[in-house]
Amino acid sequence: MESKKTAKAIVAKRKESERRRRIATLMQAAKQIFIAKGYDQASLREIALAAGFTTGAIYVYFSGKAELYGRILDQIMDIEIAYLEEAGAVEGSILERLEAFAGAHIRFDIDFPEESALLAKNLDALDLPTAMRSRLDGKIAKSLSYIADVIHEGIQQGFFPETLNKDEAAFLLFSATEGLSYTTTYGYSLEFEFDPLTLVKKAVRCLVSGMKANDETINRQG
Amino acid sequence: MESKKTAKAIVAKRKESERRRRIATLMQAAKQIFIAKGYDQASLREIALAAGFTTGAIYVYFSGKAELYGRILDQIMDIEIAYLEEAGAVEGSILERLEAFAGAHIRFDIDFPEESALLAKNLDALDLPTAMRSRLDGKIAKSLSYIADVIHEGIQQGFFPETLNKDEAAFLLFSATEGLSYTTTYGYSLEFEFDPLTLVKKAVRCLVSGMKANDETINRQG
Amino acid sequence: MESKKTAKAIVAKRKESERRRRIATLMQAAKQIFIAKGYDQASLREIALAAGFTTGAIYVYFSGKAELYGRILDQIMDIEIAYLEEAGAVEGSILERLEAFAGAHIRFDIDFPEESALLAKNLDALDLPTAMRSRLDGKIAKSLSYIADVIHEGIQQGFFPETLNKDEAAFLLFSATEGLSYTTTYGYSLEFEFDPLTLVKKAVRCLVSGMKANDETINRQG
Amino acid sequence: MESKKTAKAIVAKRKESERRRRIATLMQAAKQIFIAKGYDQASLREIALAAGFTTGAIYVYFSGKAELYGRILDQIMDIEIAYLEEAGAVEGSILERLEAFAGAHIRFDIDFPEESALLAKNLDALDLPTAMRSRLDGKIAKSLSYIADVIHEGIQQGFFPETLNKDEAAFLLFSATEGLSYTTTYGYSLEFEFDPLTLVKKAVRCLVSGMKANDETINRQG
DNA sequence: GATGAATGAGACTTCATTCAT
DNA sequence: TATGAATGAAGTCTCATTCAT
Repeated sequence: MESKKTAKAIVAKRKESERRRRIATLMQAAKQIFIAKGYDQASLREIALAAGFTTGAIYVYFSGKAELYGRILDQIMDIEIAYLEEAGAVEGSILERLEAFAGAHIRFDIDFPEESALLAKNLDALDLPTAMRSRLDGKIAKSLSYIADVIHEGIQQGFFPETLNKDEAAFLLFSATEGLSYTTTYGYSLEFEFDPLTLVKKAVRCLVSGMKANDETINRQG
Repeated sequence: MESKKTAKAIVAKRKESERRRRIATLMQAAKQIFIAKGYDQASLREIALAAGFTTGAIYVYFSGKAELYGRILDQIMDIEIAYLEEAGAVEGSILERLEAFAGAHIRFDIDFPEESALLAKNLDALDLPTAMRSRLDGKIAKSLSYIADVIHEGIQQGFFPETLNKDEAAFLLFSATEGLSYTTTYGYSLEFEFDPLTLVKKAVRCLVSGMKANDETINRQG
Repeated sequence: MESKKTAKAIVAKRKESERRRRIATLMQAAKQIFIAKGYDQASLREIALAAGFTTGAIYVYFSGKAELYGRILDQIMDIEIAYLEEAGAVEGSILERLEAFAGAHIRFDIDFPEESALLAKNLDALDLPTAMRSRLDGKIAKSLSYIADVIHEGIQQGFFPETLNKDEAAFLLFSATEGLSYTTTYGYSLEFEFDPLTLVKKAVRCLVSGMKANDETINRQG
Repeated sequence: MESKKTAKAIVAKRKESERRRRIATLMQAAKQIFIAKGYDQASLREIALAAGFTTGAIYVYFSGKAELYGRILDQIMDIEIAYLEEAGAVEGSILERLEAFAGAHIRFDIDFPEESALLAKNLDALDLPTAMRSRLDGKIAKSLSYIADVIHEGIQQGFFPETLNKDEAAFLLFSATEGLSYTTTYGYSLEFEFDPLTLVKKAVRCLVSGMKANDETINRQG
């Protein structure tokens, strides 16, 4: 009796692992094609063929085109979060730690430019299954929180003035980084060819320098 | 004899003005639908119907979907440029003038959030008529140049150190503004509800403060 | 009173001559485009523009696309008939006169290859106004009759045996000529580059030689 | 174990045969409609409906309208070639064998008048997939070669004078046949109702008689 | 589980023709 | 007479999705 159970379990396991491999294959192919053509212009048939399947097979593993895209985004966000968490492990001054986050943010965009572009897709247009949607929303929120935490610590340590609004400061740093990533990626800097990694550190230093200064600089009215 | 000529001219004028009105109607309707559904998901049929025409009528005024979108972008960029030029007329210190540009940039995004979103579309995917494409490219380049000019002046006046790289500094300011615009628009700040206008001025002040500082802050290696 | 009538008549005449000029312009442009793209692929807008008119103007002079095409065919057939009539004026032996017709037929195809191609269009698919259709049918019939008349004369003169079926013989000669025209035009002879004019004379001589022979050759059963 | 493999093979075979049947159905319907309306006027929707499919289904089996038409032409040419090859198997005198080819050519046009008309479509306007195009071109070339081969043999056997240009003679025979086919099909003979089969044999006999004669008839200058 | 044929809807685009001006 | 805007129908083609096998 038991041996039967075990045999069944082994078969189930193998099946499960094959399933995972096929999902991975499909997502891999889909990512390439979404990158090349965008969500709307990519066709499931093309994706299936590129993965060595037929169209129908996609529906065995995904509820449709939208979920397939969502799963890919999910995967990409995990990569980005990994970069941020690595940066979170850096020890050093508050400035250095902030630089680390901004650097990680940018490095992700440099290392995975195409994946990064995929993230720009407006999720609202996708009408994803609710579970998937909130899952993604959660991961987006997470990215922002890393920086806020360090600034909070900076205030407690006296590195930043107590008058500094922690969330606002985090948002500022995050936005500047995001902006550099965007302008760099979309070719605004083509004629100058700035190094985004250097640039973002300068931005952080400038911003932090301003934040450390007295109210005159950052907290006076409007 | 003369009355005939005049009559003809009047008719021609009326025709031309009606033509312009129809183009405006069509573009207005198209903008709404492009905003609501994005370029790919918007259909010309839907646009035409919304404007009170049939599909074919669109082709009387536009060469196709891409050109229609391009003309809308062109229009939107003109609005943005108007904001920037208004900011360019501001008199005051270098800092105030830079704040003015960043503020104008953000205000445009606040005043025209949907139009602003339309601008994010990657032009490469549009395969626009060449003339239209370069027209748009030119307007994009223009936006960046405003800030660079002021920084250049700032260096000449001694407001900024001579070691400051004018283009890099402009790029930094522009990017931070762009980033704030992006994060604000895409709801990253929903839970905090920052005022983007206040925020961008702080960002400019912080950055400028850093830029004015000595090499230690902005120009040391790496 | 009379001078008024005269003035009116002069104006009418000028109007009529302008009308004719415009029709000619339109037909000229239409012919070029029909030649270049074929009946179905040619668009009236294109034709009108090429002629310096707008689409609507075509309907002032023609009942529609089909009639426009028909009028062009009519014109072309007149050219072909002129060639045949010139050949009909040739004096000489029966053989020489038959050669003249076949030669004229071929020369028309050589001199007006594109017009000749236009004639190949199946009239049934055009659903022309009835009057126009029978007008064209009449001209087609006329072409065939020239040859038959000469053969008839040949029989009366004793050049051909009395047993020769005049219509059949004419049909044979006409068909062979038509066939040479077709194969020559459509590139079957590309690798050989025969001269169609020489060839058609040989064909006529061969056929006539056979027709002159006794019943064994041409009139035995089946 | 083996039964499984066999079952799979059987299923595959059935699928393949059904696929072929569906292609045949589609081509059959398409042929009818192309015959009735011509290439341009025939619509894929109409074809699909006539075959009991929806428009999209056509694209499962054909790359588009042009390829569908090309496949039909290919099929038709095979029929014509079969007729010619049957004629090629005839034993008898050179004259009889030439008569056989001409007869086969004409019989094909009589037996398949509509298919024959389809062949008249200018391939250049079709912009076919290259492979398909050269496939068709090859089959066209083949038709002409049959006759040339027999004439060549006739010269070697002394049936024709050595001064006879084999290619020219073949071209003449082929063209005359083609011409008869054309004039017969297009109703030039309506008022006489000649039997094309009888007629073409007469044409061949006449031409051959001329070709066998001395230079005076066929080979003198101009 | 996987296939792949088929659907049905809808996409963009073109056009002959009409008609108010 | 001539314009040119507009229609309405149609055309080819694509695609996400379903479903019998």
